[in-house]
Amino acid sequence: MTPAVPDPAITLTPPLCSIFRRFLKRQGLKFTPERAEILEAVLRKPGIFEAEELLAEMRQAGLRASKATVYRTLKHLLDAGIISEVLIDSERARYQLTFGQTPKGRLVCVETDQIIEFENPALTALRDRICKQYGFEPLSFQFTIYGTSPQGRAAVEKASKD
Amino acid sequence: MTPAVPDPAITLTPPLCSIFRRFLKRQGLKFTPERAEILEAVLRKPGIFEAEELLAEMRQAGLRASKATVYRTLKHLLDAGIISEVLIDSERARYQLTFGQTPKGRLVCVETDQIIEFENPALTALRDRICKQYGFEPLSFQFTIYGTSPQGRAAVEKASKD
DNA sequence: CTTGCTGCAAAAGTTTTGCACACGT
DNA sequence: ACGTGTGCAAAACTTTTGCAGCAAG
Repeated sequence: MTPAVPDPAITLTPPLCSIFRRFLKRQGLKFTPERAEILEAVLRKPGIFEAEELLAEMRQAGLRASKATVYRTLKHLLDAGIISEVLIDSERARYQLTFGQTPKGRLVCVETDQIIEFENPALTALRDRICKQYGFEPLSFQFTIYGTSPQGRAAVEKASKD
Repeated sequence: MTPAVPDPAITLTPPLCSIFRRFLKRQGLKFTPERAEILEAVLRKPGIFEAEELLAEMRQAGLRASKATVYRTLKHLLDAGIISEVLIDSERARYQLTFGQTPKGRLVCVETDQIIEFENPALTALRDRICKQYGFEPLSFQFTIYGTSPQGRAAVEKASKD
């Protein structure tokens, strides 16, 4: 049977919408329909996304927020700590919903462009150890390994048989 | 007295100029005066640098390589494994001489923009452990912690006394 | 002579900005 | 009315590309 006790992880973390509202109020900014739409669009994205991609999907969904508003709102969401930049290469900006998530490391296959995300306690432990050593107060981190996946190596091998 | 035996680390690692020459030849490309100039300019940079910055310094030194050639050559140096991209944010591309260097992690102070680089054996150990777990063959990695340094926190505190 | 290289200027792509008008309090 | 937000188009920036002439094997 379903327990009547709500999941504490849900009750203790107010929905992101409230988080964003509160952040905006604190900054003297307004929670407008456009900003709500953009946050919803972000919440619908499962993983890593780009600004233009988000905009395109919103357009397809019939949402009317302009490009400028999307870019401006992504900055606010970043400031609010709801999303984070994902630095894979310097081609363009990428983002990801990270509020309340366990920080993740990434493996990027340079052959297939596949991105694997992983959680590993040793990662945050190492971060904390290094921060302590330098008197740093950590806010976020990026750990990305570039290399070849088994599939990537297989693809290369196959291609070299030409 | 000075031993007659040369340092193996030096004899075994040919100068970067030869490395680059060899790389170019292997690719059917030429080692031109422009490419040599650009490599020299890179070798003169102690740390992290940007393409336009490199170009500006070359111009000041009276070197005539064009913007297009600088950008094109940076790509070759990247392919040759002589320099690496440094991903700090998505504002622009940054590079760093990394050939033969121990891989480094970075601490970025979000208040002062100071960048501290550190070496830590646990970092590569963790990388190897994770790669093994996923069957990845590692080529490079980025480990960057964002937070506040003691100086950054002091600066914030001082600024809030207004 | 064929292949690659350079410089220039133009193009492309992403992100930001100026401005006029609109909205909520 | 005031301060903030929005859309649009233009601007700003970084990076790439097309092309004509040049250099080297």
